Amino acid sequence: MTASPLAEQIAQKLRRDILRGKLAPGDPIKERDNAVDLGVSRTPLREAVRILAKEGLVQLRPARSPIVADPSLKEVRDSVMVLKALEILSGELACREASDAEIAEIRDLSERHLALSETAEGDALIELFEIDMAFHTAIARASHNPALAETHAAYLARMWRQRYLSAVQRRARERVRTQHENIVRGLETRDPARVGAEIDAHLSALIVNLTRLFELRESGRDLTTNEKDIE
Amino acid sequence: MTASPLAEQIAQKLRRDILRGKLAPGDPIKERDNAVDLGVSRTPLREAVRILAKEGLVQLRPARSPIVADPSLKEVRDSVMVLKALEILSGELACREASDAEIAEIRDLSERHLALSETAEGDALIELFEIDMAFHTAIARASHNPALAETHAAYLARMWRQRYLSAVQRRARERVRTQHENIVRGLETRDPARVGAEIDAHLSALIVNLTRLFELRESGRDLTTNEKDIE
DNA sequence: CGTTTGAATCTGGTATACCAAAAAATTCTT
DNA sequence: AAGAATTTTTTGGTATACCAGATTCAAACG
Repeated sequence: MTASPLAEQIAQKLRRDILRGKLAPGDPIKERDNAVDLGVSRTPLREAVRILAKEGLVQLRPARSPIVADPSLKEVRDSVMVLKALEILSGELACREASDAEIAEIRDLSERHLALSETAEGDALIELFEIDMAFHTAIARASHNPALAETHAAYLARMWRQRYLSAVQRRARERVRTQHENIVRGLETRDPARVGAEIDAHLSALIVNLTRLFELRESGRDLTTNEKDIE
Repeated sequence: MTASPLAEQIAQKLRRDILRGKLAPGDPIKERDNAVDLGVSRTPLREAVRILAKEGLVQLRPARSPIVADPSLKEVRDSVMVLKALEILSGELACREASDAEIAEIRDLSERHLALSETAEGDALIELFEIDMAFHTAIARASHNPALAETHAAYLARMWRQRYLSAVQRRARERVRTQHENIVRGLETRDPARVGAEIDAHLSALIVNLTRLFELRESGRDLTTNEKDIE
């Protein structure tokens, strides 16, 4: 018995396809076609789709093919607001609960991010981004509140694509570096108020940046490669 | 096509069974047995179990029957902490975003809860409790942040049983009534700080109460095994 | 030529049968 | 009698077949 890795495996594959843009927002995910494509039956694929739906990456529609989610600006902002609340709580708890080793690990991630941030280009951007995500994930875990860490991870996953588009920008990278550093300092001094404030600033800036990105997309060309449904 | 009500329906039934204690924490949920019991096939039952697993009501174990979750005190407290953060954010946003009609609906729920709270006994307790849950859910929805409302609902569901055991107590019912009233007042005056503080107090009290319940259970006999109804 | 209606087709939902892995029980060995 | 190995049973995972609702496209009618 395999504890159903297949469904999780398929979900992982679809996830990556979505995040890297191979599956564009709005694209349908027909469980029949995809099933034969991947050489598996509908049953596990079906489960995979449900998993992604729970994560918010695909939308289930009654009596229609599920489609890759194409969140509106409002939806993204809504999500970031929740993420902000979760992450502030994480940071505050981490000040109390985290071990020195955990904080050191967070600092390490921050420094690796810093080192890569200045030079990264092309495929290395994905690595840069993954370190960024790992940084935030590490803080959530340092809260020693598994439920919180899990929910936080779910929100992070949900916004992978949007955050990726944002994080890749040169201009944003500069800001992110100093803000991460500030957060780490707050953790090292075990100052919940400061950590909370820094995280607040960090994610508020993210909202601003994402808003700008959306406006860019509206006006100029479509970054997502599929036009077919933008109003 | 029915948009898969069956799985949701089964999930709902199992949820209620768990809440009422008919299915005790630690009980296995064998997909074969339950399927024939309910007269449905394993497929939708399987989906139902996954739904409950996502909600945290049952635990999936590789190569073993899923079992009804039996969260430790720490896990419950962790969850309530997250719930508190989510609900405070909901309340604050609701002050800005909610329509007067929505706030009126929340008041209505509060008053129905109040009316039932004094007399309810036996099966009516479940109704009382459902109104309680509806009250909190309505606040989350009034934030006009669907992602927030959804995550909030998930956490509420996850702690159904614990909250039920707490809410049913006579002593707690008194406190809940006045705290709900305070929250409603804060919403009606559109005072985010007050709403946040009241919700904070409300859920902090819940933590205290749940802690007490756990200690009771530890010392005395075990409430969880199958006496299907509490006083 | 436009509208309407009905049938073909595509969708996901459900039931069932089969398979592999892991526990549990039994038996064989020492 | 105790332990180990094997067989039996129980579990969930997967594939497949069938069903019902929804969409859509085309033909027939106005």
